Amino acid sequence: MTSSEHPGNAAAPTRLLLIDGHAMAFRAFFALPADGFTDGRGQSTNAVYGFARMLFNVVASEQPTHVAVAFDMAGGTFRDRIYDQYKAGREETPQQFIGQIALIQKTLDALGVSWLEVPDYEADDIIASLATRMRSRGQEALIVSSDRDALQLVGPGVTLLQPVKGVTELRRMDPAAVQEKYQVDPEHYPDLAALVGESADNLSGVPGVGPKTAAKWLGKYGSLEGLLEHAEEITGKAGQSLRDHVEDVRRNRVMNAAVTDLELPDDDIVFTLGRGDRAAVNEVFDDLAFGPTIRRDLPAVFLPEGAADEEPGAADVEMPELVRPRGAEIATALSGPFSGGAALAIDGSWELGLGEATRLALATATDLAVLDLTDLDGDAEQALANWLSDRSIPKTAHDTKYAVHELSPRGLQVDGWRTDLGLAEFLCRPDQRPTDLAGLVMRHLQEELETTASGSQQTLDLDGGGSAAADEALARAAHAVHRLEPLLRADLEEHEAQALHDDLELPLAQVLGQMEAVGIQAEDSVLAELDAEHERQQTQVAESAFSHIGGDRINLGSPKQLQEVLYERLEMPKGRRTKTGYSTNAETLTDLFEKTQHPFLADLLAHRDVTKMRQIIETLRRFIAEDSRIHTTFHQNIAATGRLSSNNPNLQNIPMRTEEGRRIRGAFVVSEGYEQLLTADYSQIEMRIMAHLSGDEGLIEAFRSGEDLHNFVASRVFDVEPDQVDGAMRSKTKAVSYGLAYGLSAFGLSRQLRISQAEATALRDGYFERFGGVRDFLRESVEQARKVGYTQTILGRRRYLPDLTSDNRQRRENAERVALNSPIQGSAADIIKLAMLRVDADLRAAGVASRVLLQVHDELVLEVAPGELEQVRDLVVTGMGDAYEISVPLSVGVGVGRTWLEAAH
DNA sequence: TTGTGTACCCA
DNA sequence: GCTGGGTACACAAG
Repeated sequence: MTSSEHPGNAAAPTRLLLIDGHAMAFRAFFALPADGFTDGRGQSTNAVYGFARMLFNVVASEQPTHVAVAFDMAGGTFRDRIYDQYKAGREETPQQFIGQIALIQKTLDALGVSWLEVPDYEADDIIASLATRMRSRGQEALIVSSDRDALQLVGPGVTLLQPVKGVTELRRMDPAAVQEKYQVDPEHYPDLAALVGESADNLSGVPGVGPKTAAKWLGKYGSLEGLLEHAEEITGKAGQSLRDHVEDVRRNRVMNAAVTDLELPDDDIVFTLGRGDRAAVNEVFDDLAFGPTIRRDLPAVFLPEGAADEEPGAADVEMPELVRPRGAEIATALSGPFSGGAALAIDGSWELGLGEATRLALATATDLAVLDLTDLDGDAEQALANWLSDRSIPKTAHDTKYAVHELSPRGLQVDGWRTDLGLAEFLCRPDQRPTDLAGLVMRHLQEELETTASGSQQTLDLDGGGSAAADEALARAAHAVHRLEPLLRADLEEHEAQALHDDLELPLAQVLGQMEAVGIQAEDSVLAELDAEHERQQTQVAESAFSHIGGDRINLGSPKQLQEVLYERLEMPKGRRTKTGYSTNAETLTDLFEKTQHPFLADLLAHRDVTKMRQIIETLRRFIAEDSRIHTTFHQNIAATGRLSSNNPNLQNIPMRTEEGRRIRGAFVVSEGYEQLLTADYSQIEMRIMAHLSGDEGLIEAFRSGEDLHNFVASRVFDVEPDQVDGAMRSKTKAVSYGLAYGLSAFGLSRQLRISQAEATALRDGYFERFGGVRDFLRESVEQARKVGYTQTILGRRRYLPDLTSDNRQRRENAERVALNSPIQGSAADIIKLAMLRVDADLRAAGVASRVLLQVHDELVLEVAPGELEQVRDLVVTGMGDAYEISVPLSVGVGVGRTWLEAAH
């Protein structure tokens, strides 16, 4: 079979895109500001614009051959006659929305897209009828609708694209996805909806019954009918509630059943794409005052064949024929077409767990194959293992760490990675949110969208059903990766980031993958014990708090209720303002306590602390896996400075500052077969980088002298002997030192130190007087960044800051602070990344069993095997200390212990 | 349900 | 209102 589908080609399989016009227009209206989009004559056009964007995106990425848009008609439907309260209670149509439906229809006319409305019926019924027709013919339908009633239509060949955010981000709902999300098959979704109710339609369900209960019942009795027949058997409150509301449920089920037999025009003639008229489109867009971007993004398929050629860059790229080799064919394919390298895409998703991917797609310029990982015979498996581990065969993926996670548990090791598209994109545009494959395609293959990956979320969230459609989507993803690779390589070159990609980030991704897979052992019993302690405290302190405000049991976690108590009932002086009222944060509460001595405040603060601790403990416990370990995920493409981030759970923010919080670290323990946890951290790495980059002699001397940094700096700033420096002097200069790297302001400093702004200014000026090199460096580096448009780290990692030349003072000053901080924070990130590569390589070379578990920005946590402590300690200290040479020594501290707490130093 | 704001944990 | 992150909760939207 072939997967190169040419829209407009009569021989191509038919794929009908069905759009709920009203629902999507309404969503677009709320997604975009009505005041920001007008035609210049007072008519808002935001819904039209958003709708057009959505349409273009979907057509580009889903490649339908036919399109139809369904609208609701004014004047009500048959449903209103069944239930007079149907859709009652909806707010009036916003003034600025009025008229935009007509404009959308005008736009559709120019695009040659058919739109339909049927008196007495809803758009949903039109869509249901057309989708049913397609399904009965064995053809495909794609539905774009925010109405959940459309879920019942999902089935073989019928997929629902639900808007997740705005109108451009769509979630792909196929039968498996519906089942997973709602725990019922699509066919029975209306049963579930009838039980739960639908507030948007003013259909109330069974009180006390949510989707979970409803799904449980339906699972047990098969269907709503089955359930109602056995309604008497259901025990408990929910059962009684069901019996009390049977009539509502029956009514809901009648109302939410889609009509599937409307008489509608035949698609082949009426819904074909390619009947648009560019001149007409331009005229309509002129009228709407749309800019050039959206015109450029108009997919060529809307226009008659040939018309596209007049547009620049409208290349027509054919996808190679898709094959699904099995058994011996796999060995042949891998030693043949793919022996020179390939792009790779893999199914699966984060929720599924690692190693549960079932298919692997490979693409070259001329070949495309999907392999079933669950159906490999011995020879095929060996051939695949050899191919993947052959480092002379270059491989590309959108997310190599993820691919490794899926393949490695199946015993498939990968070597020979050449490009990681996600990392490459990040190095070129670090301030962009991480781009999924579809996003990359949109950015890089604008005019060649025939080859997009469809519906991929961040981790290629393709359905794992093994259907032909899933294979095709996966194949398209691999093909897109292949097409994108040279574009991203060119991008890397343009941003001078090849070395960062090839020698730093890409190798690091493999190290991080291992760290994630290993995880760190966490002792649930320790956490449970801590939690129980905190629970007692929490209750006690809450009771005490309530007693001080007259016994009113307010929600202590609600800022709104706290404001009412503190500022209205108790009439305490109002402090800092927030967007929504007056602040109740710890700083404000502490101030208030000093002023009023009100015991409620002390209890409240204590309650906050203990509640926070319980939250952290509870989150960690939730993430302990079957192997008693916590496997965080490290991200390389989130923090714009180049730092890593960690989530699910975040192990980079485990409490440290207070004794009580630190106890949580006692739950992270060394695992069996290992002897100790070892922590190694850089001391004051950011200030050392500051010394290096600024070349300030005083600061360099401070580090070379080996004296305590803040003591040394304070003695200079306050002009006293080092042994005369008191605690206040030290903490003040320490705050300035740290503030420097953050883009110090007198205001920020004054708040941090709780001193006047005048005093803060004097302090900063005094500091700069003694460390003029630092002042000059900071000033010059901002100017340099303004000139070239970006900042740079010691390894040449760039961060583009267009706001440095903004007319908006707020934006500009913010960009200036970022410009001060990024080279410093980013260089520190570069250095520890180098250290991680080196430590990992050295551990391997030494043939030891010890391993790196975590990175916390300036710290590494390792697990040390018996008898390896001395060797590993030396190796780590050297690896970190010599990771990169700067003009002052990089000092590394080490601690060892059975737990993370004991390993602190 | 979903996004937003607030608060607070880390380096 | 001094940098970079992540998570949880309350609350208000749709």
